[in-house]
Amino acid sequence: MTAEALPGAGDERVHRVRRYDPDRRQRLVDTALEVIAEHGVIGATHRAIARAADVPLGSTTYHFASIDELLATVFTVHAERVAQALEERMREAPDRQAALDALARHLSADLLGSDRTLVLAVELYVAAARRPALRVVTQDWMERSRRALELHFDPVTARELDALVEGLVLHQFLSTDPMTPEQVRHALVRITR
Amino acid sequence: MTAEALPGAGDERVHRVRRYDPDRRQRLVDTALEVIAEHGVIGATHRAIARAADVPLGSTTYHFASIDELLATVFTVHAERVAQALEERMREAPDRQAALDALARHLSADLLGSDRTLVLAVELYVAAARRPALRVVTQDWMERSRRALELHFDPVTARELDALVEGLVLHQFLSTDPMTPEQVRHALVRITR
DNA sequence: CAACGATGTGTACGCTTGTACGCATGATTG
DNA sequence: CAATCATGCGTACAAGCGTACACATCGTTG
Repeated sequence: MTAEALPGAGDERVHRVRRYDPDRRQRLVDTALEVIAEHGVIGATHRAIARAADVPLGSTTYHFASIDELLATVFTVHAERVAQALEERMREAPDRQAALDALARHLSADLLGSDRTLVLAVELYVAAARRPALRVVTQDWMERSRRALELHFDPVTARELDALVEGLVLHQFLSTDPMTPEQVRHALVRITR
Repeated sequence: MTAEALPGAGDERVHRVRRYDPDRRQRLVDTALEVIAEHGVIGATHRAIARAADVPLGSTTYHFASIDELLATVFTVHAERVAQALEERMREAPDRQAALDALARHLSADLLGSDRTLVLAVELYVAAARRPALRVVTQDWMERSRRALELHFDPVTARELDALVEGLVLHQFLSTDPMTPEQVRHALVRITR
């Protein structure tokens, strides 16, 4: 067959118009986080992300050499955001009591509030199990969280508190019958006293 | 070409000898758990499991109609085993104090002791996020755990304890610097008092 | 002891995936 | 203003996947 297209033929454009899109990379990161939240790391394929961000396949593979690099990048961004939120809350708290309140708020608002954040955290946990690059991300995140808590609590308490927070997140994630903010606060108070 | 094999030709056997293997299904379940522990749910393909169990591909697809059915089956078995271990420990504990010790042992031995169990738990968590069949498994598991703890603790404490255990498991899973059994016990005591 | 059905086995098919690659384009830079 | 190269874009390819299916075998059952 004569595959060559006739110049004047009325067939649809084969090449889309080239777009000027200076921060496409950043947009891809955010889109990837959306895709992971909705379909899991397993659903985060180059094609799915490209489709969601409305860019051609070649664009995702251009900006991220491999899927592993993509995951490392986007999870780093996510962890960074959550860690920063906690650090701010801890820095702003004048005393131990206020810190506890702020932590409870951090849990309810930043973590448990949106299913999105919740899912992303757990997806990161399991993805990190087998990808060294992601282990680094989770460890840095844990390190920063603990450090932030140590602004108001001794190291042992901070560590236990951090573990409890992790558990509450996971519990909320799995439970049909989520704990109320008061119940969450009650648990936090208990382990700090 | 004449694809028909000559009867007397010396070519190697196309069909392996048929094996009598009455509890192959059970063996497949255990093998699947091994594969998941090592390569994750993502690596738990029909082919990988068949290879690991040394059975042909057709055998896994015969015993498990789909991958989803397989996951539901094997995770149910796993959760059953861990839940039973906890229930036994709680039943055998004469009082609250002993129950705490038993819980600490459960954590150190059954959960944190083997990376295998640890990984399987987290894999289940994230897999359950998107598969209704697995949600049921995790919820039953949580339900049983809480029920077992309530043999010795009031419902509120049981719930908080359960969350803390979950968090300690996850923390251990991610941490390069795991908590000692004493530290674990310290955290447990703290939240129950 | 005969037939039947559960189980064992090999293979084919269509699909999606990651990745590589060639070419187009236009903002930047000298 | 010309050259360059980062970025945009489409496509091809091999590999691995789930699933379906036809046929072989033999313990079980009537």
